[in-house]
Amino acid sequence: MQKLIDYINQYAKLDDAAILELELRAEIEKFKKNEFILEQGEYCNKIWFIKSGMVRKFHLHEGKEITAWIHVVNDIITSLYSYFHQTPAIEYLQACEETELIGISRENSKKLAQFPQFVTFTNVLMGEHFVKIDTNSREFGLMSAKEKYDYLKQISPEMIKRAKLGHIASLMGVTQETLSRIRKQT
Amino acid sequence: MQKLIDYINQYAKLDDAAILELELRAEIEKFKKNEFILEQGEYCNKIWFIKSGMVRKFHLHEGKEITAWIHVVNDIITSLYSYFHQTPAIEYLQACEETELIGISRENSKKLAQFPQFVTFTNVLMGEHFVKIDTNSREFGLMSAKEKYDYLKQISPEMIKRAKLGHIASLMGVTQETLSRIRKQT
DNA sequence: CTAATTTTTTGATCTACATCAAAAAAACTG
DNA sequence: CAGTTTTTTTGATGTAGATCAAAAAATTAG
Repeated sequence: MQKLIDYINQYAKLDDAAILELELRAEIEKFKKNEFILEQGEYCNKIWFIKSGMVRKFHLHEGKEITAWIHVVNDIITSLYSYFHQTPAIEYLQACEETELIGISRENSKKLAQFPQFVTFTNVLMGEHFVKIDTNSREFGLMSAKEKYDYLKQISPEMIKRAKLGHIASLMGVTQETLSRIRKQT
Repeated sequence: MQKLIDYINQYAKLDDAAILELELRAEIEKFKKNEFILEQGEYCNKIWFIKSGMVRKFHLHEGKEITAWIHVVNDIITSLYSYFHQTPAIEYLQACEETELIGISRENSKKLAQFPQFVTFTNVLMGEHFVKIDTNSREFGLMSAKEKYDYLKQISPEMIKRAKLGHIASLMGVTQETLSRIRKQT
Protein backbone atom coordinates (compact mmCIF):
# COMPACT_ATOMS: atom_id res chain seq x y z
CA MET A 1 0.00 0.00 0.00
CA GLN A 2 2.95 2.31 0.68
CA LYS A 3 3.65 2.58 -3.05
CA LEU A 4 0.20 3.95 -3.73
CA ILE A 5 0.48 6.40 -0.83
CA ASP A 6 3.82 7.64 -2.16
CA TYR A 7 2.31 7.97 -5.58
CA ILE A 8 -0.68 10.00 -4.43
CA ASN A 9 1.57 12.13 -2.20
CA GLN A 10 3.28 13.46 -5.32
CA TYR A 11 0.01 15.09 -6.27
CA ALA A 12 -1.73 15.81 -2.95
CA LYS A 13 -0.19 15.38 0.47
CA LEU A 14 -2.12 12.78 2.47
CA ASP A 15 -2.51 13.19 6.22
CA ASP A 16 -2.92 10.28 8.67
CA ALA A 17 -6.71 10.29 8.50
CA ALA A 18 -6.65 10.12 4.72
CA ILE A 19 -4.13 7.28 4.76
CA LEU A 20 -6.25 5.38 7.25
CA GLU A 21 -9.31 5.77 5.07
CA LEU A 22 -7.35 4.68 2.00
CA GLU A 23 -6.16 1.54 3.77
CA LEU A 24 -9.74 0.78 4.69
CA ARG A 25 -11.03 1.28 1.14
CA ALA A 26 -8.33 -0.17 -1.06
CA GLU A 27 -7.71 -3.87 -1.42
CA ILE A 28 -4.87 -5.92 -2.79
CA GLU A 29 -5.72 -8.26 -5.67
CA LYS A 30 -3.37 -10.86 -7.11
CA PHE A 31 -3.38 -12.18 -10.67
CA LYS A 32 -1.44 -15.00 -12.26
CA LYS A 33 0.26 -14.70 -15.62
CA ASN A 34 -2.25 -14.36 -18.49
CA GLU A 35 -5.18 -14.00 -16.08
CA PHE A 36 -7.79 -11.42 -17.03
CA ILE A 37 -8.40 -8.48 -14.71
CA LEU A 38 -11.25 -7.27 -16.90
CA GLU A 39 -12.89 -8.75 -19.96
CA GLN A 40 -14.80 -7.18 -22.81
CA GLY A 41 -18.50 -6.90 -21.97
CA GLU A 42 -17.99 -6.68 -18.22
CA TYR A 43 -18.78 -3.54 -16.28
CA CYS A 44 -15.64 -1.97 -14.93
CA ASN A 45 -16.34 -0.73 -11.41
CA LYS A 46 -12.83 -0.28 -10.17
CA ILE A 47 -9.68 1.66 -10.65
CA TRP A 48 -6.47 -0.20 -10.00
CA PHE A 49 -2.94 0.79 -9.17
CA ILE A 50 -0.17 -1.59 -10.22
CA LYS A 51 1.86 -2.59 -7.18
CA SER A 52 3.95 -5.15 -9.04
CA GLY A 53 3.89 -6.92 -12.38
CA MET A 54 2.66 -5.76 -15.76
CA VAL A 55 -0.77 -5.34 -17.35
CA ARG A 56 -1.72 -5.20 -21.01
CA LYS A 57 -4.79 -3.33 -22.19
CA PHE A 58 -6.11 -4.50 -25.55
CA HIS A 59 -9.26 -4.85 -27.58
CA LEU A 60 -10.31 -7.00 -30.50
CA HIS A 61 -10.47 -5.55 -33.98
CA GLU A 62 -11.41 -7.94 -36.78
CA GLY A 63 -10.42 -10.86 -34.63
CA LYS A 64 -6.99 -9.48 -33.80
CA GLU A 65 -5.77 -8.25 -30.44
CA ILE A 66 -4.84 -4.58 -30.66
CA THR A 67 -2.69 -3.57 -27.71
CA ALA A 68 -3.62 -0.11 -26.47
CA TRP A 69 -0.92 0.06 -23.84
CA ILE A 70 1.26 -2.05 -21.58
CA HIS A 71 1.29 -0.74 -18.04
CA VAL A 72 4.00 -1.31 -15.48
CA VAL A 73 4.47 -0.65 -11.76
CA ASN A 74 3.01 2.65 -10.51
CA ASP A 75 0.55 2.98 -13.37
CA ILE A 76 -3.16 3.47 -12.83
CA ILE A 77 -5.40 1.22 -14.89
CA THR A 78 -9.12 1.00 -15.57
CA SER A 79 -11.52 0.93 -18.46
CA LEU A 80 -12.13 4.64 -18.51
CA TYR A 81 -15.25 4.68 -20.59
CA SER A 82 -16.87 1.75 -18.81
CA TYR A 83 -16.00 3.11 -15.39
CA PHE A 84 -17.35 6.59 -15.99
CA HIS A 85 -20.32 5.77 -18.17
CA GLN A 86 -21.24 2.48 -16.47
CA THR A 87 -21.39 0.68 -19.79
CA PRO A 88 -19.84 -2.67 -20.77
CA ALA A 89 -16.12 -2.45 -21.38
CA ILE A 90 -14.88 -2.76 -24.93
CA GLU A 91 -11.39 -3.74 -23.84
CA TYR A 92 -9.54 -6.41 -21.90
CA LEU A 93 -7.07 -5.98 -19.09
CA GLN A 94 -4.72 -8.92 -18.78
CA ALA A 95 -1.83 -9.63 -16.44
CA CYS A 96 1.33 -10.19 -18.50
CA GLU A 97 3.06 -11.80 -15.56
CA GLU A 98 2.43 -12.46 -11.85
CA THR A 99 0.78 -9.16 -10.89
CA GLU A 100 -0.39 -7.43 -7.70
CA LEU A 101 -2.90 -4.62 -7.92
CA ILE A 102 -4.40 -2.24 -5.42
CA GLY A 103 -8.05 -1.86 -6.34
CA ILE A 104 -10.55 0.81 -5.36
CA SER A 105 -14.20 0.33 -6.24
CA ARG A 106 -16.50 3.13 -7.35
CA GLU A 107 -18.35 3.11 -4.02
CA ASN A 108 -15.14 3.26 -2.04
CA SER A 109 -13.87 5.94 -4.34
CA LYS A 110 -16.92 8.03 -3.45
CA LYS A 111 -16.20 7.58 0.24
CA LEU A 112 -12.60 8.63 -0.30
CA ALA A 113 -13.81 11.74 -2.10
CA GLN A 114 -14.83 13.15 1.28
CA PHE A 115 -11.15 13.87 1.69
CA PRO A 116 -10.26 16.80 -0.57
CA GLN A 117 -6.79 15.35 -1.19
CA PHE A 118 -8.30 12.47 -3.11
CA VAL A 119 -10.38 14.81 -5.21
CA THR A 120 -7.32 16.88 -6.01
CA PHE A 121 -5.42 13.74 -6.85
CA THR A 122 -8.14 12.48 -9.17
CA ASN A 123 -8.47 15.81 -10.92
CA VAL A 124 -4.76 16.27 -11.45
CA LEU A 125 -4.43 12.70 -12.64
CA MET A 126 -7.24 13.07 -15.13
CA GLY A 127 -5.92 16.39 -16.33
CA GLU A 128 -2.40 15.04 -16.76
CA HIS A 129 -3.62 11.93 -18.46
CA PHE A 130 -5.74 13.70 -20.93
CA VAL A 131 -3.29 16.44 -21.75
CA LYS A 132 -0.70 13.72 -22.30
CA ILE A 133 -2.95 11.80 -24.64
CA ASP A 134 -3.89 14.96 -26.49
CA THR A 135 -0.30 15.89 -27.21
CA ASN A 136 1.29 12.49 -27.78
CA SER A 137 -1.27 10.27 -29.30
CA ARG A 138 -1.59 11.63 -32.82
CA GLU A 139 2.09 12.45 -32.96
CA PHE A 140 2.82 8.80 -32.29
CA GLY A 141 0.78 7.65 -35.25
CA LEU A 142 2.84 9.82 -37.57
CA MET A 143 6.21 8.42 -36.48
CA SER A 144 8.09 5.77 -38.43
CA ALA A 145 8.36 2.33 -36.82
CA LYS A 146 11.92 3.06 -35.65
CA GLU A 147 10.88 6.39 -34.15
CA LYS A 148 7.96 4.79 -32.33
CA TYR A 149 10.26 2.19 -30.86
CA ASP A 150 12.81 4.74 -29.68
CA TYR A 151 10.04 6.85 -28.21
CA LEU A 152 8.57 3.93 -26.28
CA LYS A 153 12.01 2.87 -25.07
CA GLN A 154 12.48 6.36 -23.74
CA ILE A 155 9.15 6.78 -21.97
CA SER A 156 8.78 3.22 -20.72
CA PRO A 157 12.08 1.29 -20.73
CA GLU A 158 10.76 -1.28 -18.25
CA MET A 159 7.90 -2.15 -20.54
CA ILE A 160 10.22 -2.51 -23.55
CA LYS A 161 12.50 -4.76 -21.51
CA ARG A 162 9.84 -7.08 -20.15
CA ALA A 163 6.90 -7.17 -22.56
CA LYS A 164 6.64 -9.73 -25.33
CA LEU A 165 7.81 -8.66 -28.77
CA GLY A 166 4.41 -9.35 -30.31
CA HIS A 167 2.64 -7.20 -27.74
CA ILE A 168 4.99 -4.27 -28.23
CA ALA A 169 4.63 -4.60 -32.00
CA SER A 170 0.87 -4.51 -31.67
CA LEU A 171 1.10 -1.42 -29.48
CA MET A 172 3.27 0.20 -32.13
CA GLY A 173 0.89 -0.80 -34.87
CA VAL A 174 3.47 -2.85 -36.79
CA THR A 175 4.00 -6.59 -37.30
CA GLN A 176 6.31 -8.52 -35.03
CA GLU A 177 8.58 -9.26 -37.97
CA THR A 178 9.10 -5.55 -38.47
CA LEU A 179 9.84 -4.97 -34.79
CA SER A 180 12.26 -7.89 -34.74
CA ARG A 181 14.11 -6.31 -37.67
CA ILE A 182 14.19 -2.91 -35.99
CA ARG A 183 15.71 -4.42 -32.88
CA LYS A 184 18.42 -6.11 -34.91
CA GLN A 185 19.75 -2.84 -36.41
CA THR A 186 22.29 -2.04 -33.66
CA MET B 1 -24.68 34.05 -28.17
CA GLN B 2 -27.80 31.91 -28.40
CA LYS B 3 -25.83 29.12 -30.05
CA LEU B 4 -23.50 28.86 -27.08
CA ILE B 5 -26.40 28.93 -24.65
CA ASP B 6 -28.11 26.11 -26.55
CA TYR B 7 -24.89 24.19 -26.57
CA ILE B 8 -24.32 24.49 -22.83
CA ASN B 9 -27.97 23.69 -22.15
CA GLN B 10 -27.40 20.22 -23.56
CA TYR B 11 -25.08 19.54 -20.66
CA ALA B 12 -26.40 21.72 -17.84
CA LYS B 13 -29.60 23.72 -17.90
CA LEU B 14 -28.88 27.43 -17.56
CA ASP B 15 -31.30 29.68 -15.67
CA ASP B 16 -31.79 33.38 -16.40
CA ALA B 17 -29.16 34.52 -13.90
CA ALA B 18 -26.56 32.20 -15.43
CA ILE B 19 -27.40 33.37 -18.94
CA LEU B 20 -27.09 36.98 -17.85
CA GLU B 21 -23.69 36.33 -16.33
CA LEU B 22 -22.58 34.50 -19.47
CA GLU B 23 -23.60 37.42 -21.67
CA LEU B 24 -21.60 39.70 -19.43
CA ARG B 25 -18.50 37.52 -19.52
CA ALA B 26 -18.33 36.21 -23.08
CA GLU B 27 -17.36 38.37 -26.02
CA ILE B 28 -17.71 37.98 -29.73
CA GLU B 29 -14.47 38.04 -31.72
CA LYS B 30 -14.23 38.17 -35.51
CA PHE B 31 -11.42 36.81 -37.63
CA LYS B 32 -10.74 37.12 -41.34
CA LYS B 33 -9.71 34.21 -43.50
CA ASN B 34 -6.18 32.97 -42.65
CA GLU B 35 -5.98 35.21 -39.57
CA PHE B 36 -4.40 33.67 -36.49
CA ILE B 37 -6.47 33.29 -33.36
CA LEU B 38 -3.46 32.00 -31.44
CA GLU B 39 0.18 31.60 -32.43
CA GLN B 40 2.90 29.32 -31.16
CA GLY B 41 4.70 30.86 -28.20
CA GLU B 42 1.74 32.94 -27.04
CA TYR B 43 -0.01 32.26 -23.76
CA CYS B 44 -3.50 30.99 -24.36
CA ASN B 45 -5.80 32.61 -21.83
CA LYS B 46 -9.13 31.94 -23.45
CA ILE B 47 -11.51 29.25 -24.45
CA TRP B 48 -13.51 29.92 -27.60
CA PHE B 49 -16.72 28.59 -29.00
CA ILE B 50 -17.11 28.67 -32.80
CA LYS B 51 -20.22 30.65 -33.69
CA SER B 52 -19.56 30.55 -37.42
CA GLY B 53 -16.71 29.65 -39.72
CA MET B 54 -13.95 27.10 -39.39
CA VAL B 55 -10.71 26.92 -37.40
CA ARG B 56 -7.63 24.81 -37.99
CA LYS B 57 -5.37 23.75 -35.15
CA PHE B 58 -1.85 22.86 -36.25
CA HIS B 59 1.75 22.83 -35.10
CA LEU B 60 5.09 22.80 -36.85
CA HIS B 61 7.12 19.63 -37.07
CA GLU B 62 10.39 19.81 -39.01
CA GLY B 63 9.17 22.91 -40.78
CA LYS B 64 5.90 21.34 -41.87
CA GLU B 65 2.43 22.23 -40.67
CA ILE B 66 0.82 19.23 -39.01
CA THR B 67 -2.93 19.71 -38.74
CA ALA B 68 -4.23 18.39 -35.42
CA TRP B 69 -7.86 19.07 -36.17
CA ILE B 70 -10.20 21.27 -38.17
CA HIS B 71 -13.04 22.60 -36.05
CA VAL B 72 -16.41 23.75 -37.31
CA VAL B 73 -19.45 25.50 -35.85
CA ASN B 74 -20.34 24.48 -32.29
CA ASP B 75 -16.87 23.23 -31.45
CA ILE B 76 -14.93 24.45 -28.46
CA ILE B 77 -11.33 25.44 -29.16
CA THR B 78 -8.33 26.37 -27.06
CA SER B 79 -4.75 25.36 -26.53
CA LEU B 80 -5.45 22.94 -23.73
CA TYR B 81 -1.97 22.60 -22.38
CA SER B 82 -1.19 26.31 -22.55
CA TYR B 83 -4.51 27.27 -21.01
CA PHE B 84 -4.29 24.90 -18.06
CA HIS B 85 -0.57 25.06 -17.39
CA GLN B 86 -0.11 28.74 -18.31
CA THR B 87 2.81 27.92 -20.57
CA PRO B 88 3.47 29.13 -24.13
CA ALA B 89 1.33 27.36 -26.70
CA ILE B 90 3.04 24.92 -29.03
CA GLU B 91 0.28 25.15 -31.62
CA TYR B 92 -1.44 27.64 -33.87
CA LEU B 93 -5.15 28.32 -34.21
CA GLN B 94 -6.01 29.80 -37.57
CA ALA B 95 -9.32 30.84 -39.13
CA CYS B 96 -9.83 28.89 -42.36
CA GLU B 97 -12.49 31.33 -43.49
CA GLU B 98 -14.40 34.36 -42.15
CA THR B 99 -14.97 33.20 -38.55
CA GLU B 100 -16.90 34.41 -35.50
CA LEU B 101 -15.92 33.13 -32.07
CA ILE B 102 -17.35 33.58 -28.61
CA GLY B 103 -14.42 33.90 -26.26
CA ILE B 104 -14.25 33.52 -22.50
CA SER B 105 -11.06 34.50 -20.69
CA ARG B 106 -9.66 32.58 -17.74
CA GLU B 107 -10.68 35.33 -15.31
CA ASN B 108 -14.20 35.45 -16.65
CA SER B 109 -14.32 31.69 -16.59
CA LYS B 110 -13.53 31.80 -12.87
CA LYS B 111 -16.37 34.24 -12.34
CA LEU B 112 -18.74 31.98 -14.23
CA ALA B 113 -17.66 29.06 -12.06
CA GLN B 114 -19.72 30.58 -9.24
CA PHE B 115 -22.67 29.13 -11.10
CA PRO B 116 -22.62 25.36 -10.61
CA GLN B 117 -24.06 24.81 -14.10
CA PHE B 118 -20.87 26.10 -15.67
CA VAL B 119 -18.76 23.83 -13.50
CA THR B 120 -20.89 20.84 -14.52
CA PHE B 121 -20.63 21.88 -18.14
CA THR B 122 -16.85 22.17 -17.98
CA ASN B 123 -16.45 18.84 -16.25
CA VAL B 124 -18.71 16.97 -18.63
CA LEU B 125 -17.05 18.60 -21.59
CA MET B 126 -13.58 17.68 -20.39
CA GLY B 127 -14.67 14.16 -19.59
CA GLU B 128 -16.31 13.70 -22.99
CA HIS B 129 -13.40 15.19 -24.79
CA PHE B 130 -10.86 13.04 -23.15
CA VAL B 131 -12.79 9.82 -23.34
CA LYS B 132 -13.30 10.55 -27.03
CA ILE B 133 -9.62 11.12 -27.63
CA ASP B 134 -8.73 8.03 -25.63
CA THR B 135 -10.93 5.76 -27.70
CA ASN B 136 -10.52 7.24 -31.15
CA SER B 137 -7.07 8.61 -31.40
CA ARG B 138 -4.91 5.49 -31.58
CA GLU B 139 -7.53 3.64 -33.57
CA PHE B 140 -7.32 6.37 -36.18
CA GLY B 141 -3.60 5.92 -36.61
CA LEU B 142 -4.09 2.26 -37.45
CA MET B 143 -6.61 2.86 -40.22
CA SER B 144 -5.72 2.88 -43.92
CA ALA B 145 -5.92 6.22 -45.71
CA LYS B 146 -9.32 5.29 -47.20
CA GLU B 147 -10.67 4.24 -43.81
CA LYS B 148 -9.47 7.45 -42.22
CA TYR B 149 -11.20 9.47 -44.90
CA ASP B 150 -14.48 7.61 -44.53
CA TYR B 151 -14.29 7.97 -40.77
CA LEU B 152 -13.73 11.72 -40.96
CA LYS B 153 -16.51 12.12 -43.50
CA GLN B 154 -18.79 10.37 -41.08
CA ILE B 155 -17.91 12.29 -37.92
CA SER B 156 -17.41 15.69 -39.52
CA PRO B 157 -19.02 15.94 -42.97
CA GLU B 158 -19.04 19.74 -42.83
CA MET B 159 -15.31 19.84 -42.33
CA ILE B 160 -14.69 17.43 -45.20
CA LYS B 161 -16.90 19.55 -47.44
CA ARG B 162 -15.34 22.91 -46.66
CA ALA B 163 -11.71 22.39 -45.62
CA LYS B 164 -8.85 22.48 -48.10
CA LEU B 165 -7.64 19.17 -49.45
CA GLY B 166 -4.12 19.77 -48.17
CA HIS B 167 -5.35 20.48 -44.66
CA ILE B 168 -7.48 17.37 -44.54
CA ALA B 169 -4.59 15.31 -45.90
CA SER B 170 -2.31 16.67 -43.18
CA LEU B 171 -4.92 15.84 -40.55
CA MET B 172 -5.06 12.30 -41.94
CA GLY B 173 -1.29 12.05 -42.00
CA VAL B 174 -1.10 11.40 -45.75
CA THR B 175 0.06 13.52 -48.68
CA GLN B 176 -2.42 15.59 -50.64
CA GLU B 177 -1.72 13.51 -53.73
CA THR B 178 -2.88 10.41 -51.88
CA LEU B 179 -6.04 12.11 -50.66
CA SER B 180 -6.77 13.41 -54.14
CA ARG B 181 -6.53 9.84 -55.46
CA ILE B 182 -8.76 8.51 -52.72
CA ARG B 183 -11.42 11.08 -53.57
CA LYS B 184 -11.32 10.11 -57.23
CA GLN B 185 -12.25 6.45 -56.59
CA THR B 186 -16.00 7.07 -56.64
C1' DC C 1 16.00 -33.39 -18.80
C1' DT C 2 13.40 -34.12 -22.95
C1' DA C 3 9.39 -33.24 -25.74
C1' DA C 4 5.92 -30.00 -26.94
C1' DT C 5 4.59 -25.45 -27.44
C1' DT C 6 5.30 -20.68 -27.94
C1' DT C 7 8.00 -16.85 -29.37
C1' DT C 8 11.38 -14.73 -32.22
C1' DT C 9 14.16 -14.43 -36.29
C1' DT C 10 15.21 -14.66 -41.15
C1' DG C 11 14.22 -14.55 -46.10
C1' DA C 12 11.43 -13.63 -50.31
C1' DT C 13 7.92 -11.11 -52.31
C1' DC C 14 4.08 -7.71 -52.49
C1' DT C 15 1.54 -3.27 -51.70
C1' DA C 16 -0.01 1.15 -49.89
C1' DC C 17 1.56 5.29 -49.82
C1' DA C 18 5.56 8.70 -50.43
C1' DT C 19 8.20 11.54 -53.40
C1' DC C 20 9.20 14.19 -57.43
C1' DA C 21 7.61 16.65 -61.42
C1' DA C 22 4.47 18.92 -64.10
C1' DA C 23 -0.24 19.88 -66.03
C1' DA C 24 -4.96 21.34 -65.10
C1' DA C 25 -8.30 23.66 -62.47
C1' DA C 26 -9.85 26.96 -59.24
C1' DA C 27 -9.54 31.14 -56.62
C1' DC C 28 -7.96 35.70 -55.91
C1' DT C 29 -6.72 40.54 -57.17
C1' DG C 30 -6.08 44.72 -59.45
C1' DC D 1 -12.43 39.66 -66.54
C1' DA D 2 -7.47 38.82 -67.67
C1' DG D 3 -3.39 37.67 -65.26
C1' DT D 4 -1.37 35.76 -61.25
C1' DT D 5 -1.22 32.77 -57.52
C1' DT D 6 -2.90 28.91 -55.13
C1' DT D 7 -4.88 24.44 -55.05
C1' DT D 8 -5.82 20.05 -57.02
C1' DT D 9 -4.98 16.39 -60.21
C1' DT D 10 -2.28 13.14 -62.86
C1' DG D 11 1.73 10.26 -63.93
C1' DA D 12 6.14 7.80 -63.05
C1' DT D 13 8.98 5.79 -59.77
C1' DG D 14 10.79 4.61 -54.99
C1' DT D 15 10.41 2.60 -50.25
C1' DA D 16 8.80 1.26 -45.52
C1' DG D 17 6.56 -2.05 -43.82
C1' DA D 18 3.03 -6.03 -44.76
C1' DT D 19 2.39 -10.78 -45.80
C1' DC D 20 3.61 -15.57 -46.33
C1' DA D 21 6.56 -19.33 -45.17
C1' DA D 22 9.73 -21.66 -42.53
C1' DA D 23 13.83 -22.09 -39.40
C1' DA D 24 15.82 -21.07 -34.91
C1' DA D 25 15.50 -19.98 -30.19
C1' DA D 26 13.31 -19.76 -25.91
C1' DT D 27 9.78 -21.30 -22.62
C1' DT D 28 6.85 -24.48 -20.49
C1' DA D 29 5.31 -28.89 -18.91
C1' DG D 30 5.33 -33.75 -18.12
